[in-house]
Amino acid sequence: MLEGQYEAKKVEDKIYKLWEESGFFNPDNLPTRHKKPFTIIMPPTNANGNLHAGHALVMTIEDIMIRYKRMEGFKALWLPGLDHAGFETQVVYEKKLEKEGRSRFKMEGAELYKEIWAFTEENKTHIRNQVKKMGASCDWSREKFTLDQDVVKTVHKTFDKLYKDGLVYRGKRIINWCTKHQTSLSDLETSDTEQQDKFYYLKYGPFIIATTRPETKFGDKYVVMHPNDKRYAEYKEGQKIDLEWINGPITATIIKDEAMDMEMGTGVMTITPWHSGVDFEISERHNLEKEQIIDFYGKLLPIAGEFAGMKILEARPKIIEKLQQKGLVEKIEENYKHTVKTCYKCNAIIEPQIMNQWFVKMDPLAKKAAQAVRAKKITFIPDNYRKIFLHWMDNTIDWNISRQIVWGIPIPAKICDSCNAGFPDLDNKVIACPNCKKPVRADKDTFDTWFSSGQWPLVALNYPDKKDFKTFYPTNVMESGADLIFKWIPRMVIFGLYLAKKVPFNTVYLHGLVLDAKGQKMSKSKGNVINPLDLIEKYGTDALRINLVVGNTPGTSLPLDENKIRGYKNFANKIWNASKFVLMNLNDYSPKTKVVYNAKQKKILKDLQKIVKNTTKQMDSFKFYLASEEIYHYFWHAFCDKIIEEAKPALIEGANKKQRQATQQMLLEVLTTNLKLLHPFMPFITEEIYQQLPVKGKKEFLMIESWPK
RNA sequence: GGGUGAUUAGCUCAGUUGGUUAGAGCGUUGCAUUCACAUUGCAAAGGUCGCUGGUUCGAGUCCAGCAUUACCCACCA
Repeated sequence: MLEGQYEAKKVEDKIYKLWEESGFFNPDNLPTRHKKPFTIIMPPTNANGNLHAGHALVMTIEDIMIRYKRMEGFKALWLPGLDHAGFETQVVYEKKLEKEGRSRFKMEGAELYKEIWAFTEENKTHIRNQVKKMGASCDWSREKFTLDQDVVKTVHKTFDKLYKDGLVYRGKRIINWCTKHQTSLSDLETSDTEQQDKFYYLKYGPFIIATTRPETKFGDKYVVMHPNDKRYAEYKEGQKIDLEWINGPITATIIKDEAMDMEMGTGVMTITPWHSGVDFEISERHNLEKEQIIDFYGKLLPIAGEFAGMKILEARPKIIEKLQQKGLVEKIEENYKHTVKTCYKCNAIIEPQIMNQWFVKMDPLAKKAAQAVRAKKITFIPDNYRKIFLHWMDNTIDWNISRQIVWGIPIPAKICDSCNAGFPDLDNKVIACPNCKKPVRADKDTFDTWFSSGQWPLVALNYPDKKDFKTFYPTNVMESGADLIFKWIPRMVIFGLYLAKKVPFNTVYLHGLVLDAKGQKMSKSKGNVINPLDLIEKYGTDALRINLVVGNTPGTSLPLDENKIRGYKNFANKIWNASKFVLMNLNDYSPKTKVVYNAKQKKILKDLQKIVKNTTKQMDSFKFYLASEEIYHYFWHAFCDKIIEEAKPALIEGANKKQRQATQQMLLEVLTTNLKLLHPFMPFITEEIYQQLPVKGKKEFLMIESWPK
């Protein structure tokens, strides 16, 4: 019997354990009616911390889809996983080391790797428990980690295949270098920060050039202007000009390039190809010499003469002082506003550097991804993300996949320092460079984490092994945060098409951010982070889950309001009490009794059919926000407020027996159907109640009941 | 500079192909209560649907422009 108020804590862990023991999370164990596969691969959770509110939303939405499809009779697989999350995790661990007064730069790579491995193992245990707390009905027997041996093996093979197909190359290109973390970063791993600096106008021979970074100017021997700039028409491409510069006389060469903006500054600039993206491109176009001025720790190299060895910011005023003494400073503009690229993790200013790195040639791969999307092989929810995807795929730049960190999948390659060649060597056999015959060394770098997570749907299903892959690939839905529309989603499409020749999923469902009650982004620095486990503790998982769904349209961010969650806790209690009432009146009920419904009862059941039909339609079109709201409303304001209230007279002592039986049957029918409809959203309470109902043809679990028709 | 959204009740948001008096949750106010539930019930207040114009018999919904706002991308000598 149900008693008192609903107490989530007494129910949730117990029910989850029962489900887990049933084995039904594993589609192979589902009853025979479950034939057609339905698959969601869980986005791999970063194994470097705890679940946050965003994860709670992921778990809720995906579990709703899976439970719904499972009840509909699909062979439902929801495959959980964890990501080593390369740089992200290493940064988290480095912060931990810093707190302990240690540094990764004083550690052996292997030692650091071992420590981070232990760290992620510990996190994995916590994360699993937290995912279970959310009620996630995922198949733990298939859990994957992006550093599992078979994953590493597949990722290595992909690298090799890309190389052989000419889609991976080792290039000496300009990259984003973080001087703190000592690694290169992709463009997506940098952010823009606005800051105010002094803007120096310097006399460069007959020209005035403006710069915020005089410390890069030591090697500047090319002066660039627009070919159509009339002010400088007298100067010809390739013309040499002798002039006095920071550390003595130099010879500058005139370059004309259309990348110049005539409106900006004086319309003339000198270039530093080693430390600026734009300058690098100009120098590539004109085949100019490039020289490194700043080392990887942000210190000036010997080319800086007396300033060599100084840190940039220390050297800057001293350089200006010297230039002033030489009369080469025209003017200094204070408080010049501009933006600089910074490391998205430590906010250190990115120092562009030219380095030998591995790159993926994106254009041919992206074209195929765009083609598949244009051919409607993938549906985006909400639809406008399709445009964003295509825009991204139509404007790609080559992807730097090497990182100078230990935490990640090692790049299985050999490097020749003599001729700068690099080539895959999966079996670790090559000892001499095939180009110049000189000895080679093993590449110490690791892959960008997106290189492996980009292959996630494949490796999660043990590709190229056929068993699961054949049954569950392509998967049905990829559900993910909207911010991953260009970081992750395209890479999965690209690798899916490249390796398996099929898109990895047919639908992409994107959810927005979970914000605090005031609509602010949650962040540790603001101190407004809400821990989902605290909410579960206070209100129960079911209340949290339905709160995350009702009224939350895909792609839109959602403020997390505790008042609202409290409302859904009340709803859980309402479900509990209504069920308690129905059960209280079923003591003389038998499912075998034949009953005849009166007109009113027939109408109630007919109305219920409408609700079922509508809800199903909304579930099928991924409108969980509407489906949940409709059931909520029906349960509370139709079932409780009207149907139960109006049924009371027929249940009291001394009422007509036939009428009582028909009323019992009707109430039970409506209640059971409601529990089924509610189950994907509020799995715990509905399962607990279902277990106690005298339902005709009852299944072992509500979880595997049939979705009402 | 480019892109994508948003703008509807005090707050957070729905409103499906244009069709009577525009909805929900939370909040607010009043009343009720030995009844499954006070974690309740009943009732109420509250919106010229950002602005301007257009299409239409009819516009919150479609089109154009504007304003405000959020996020994303690029550039910044």
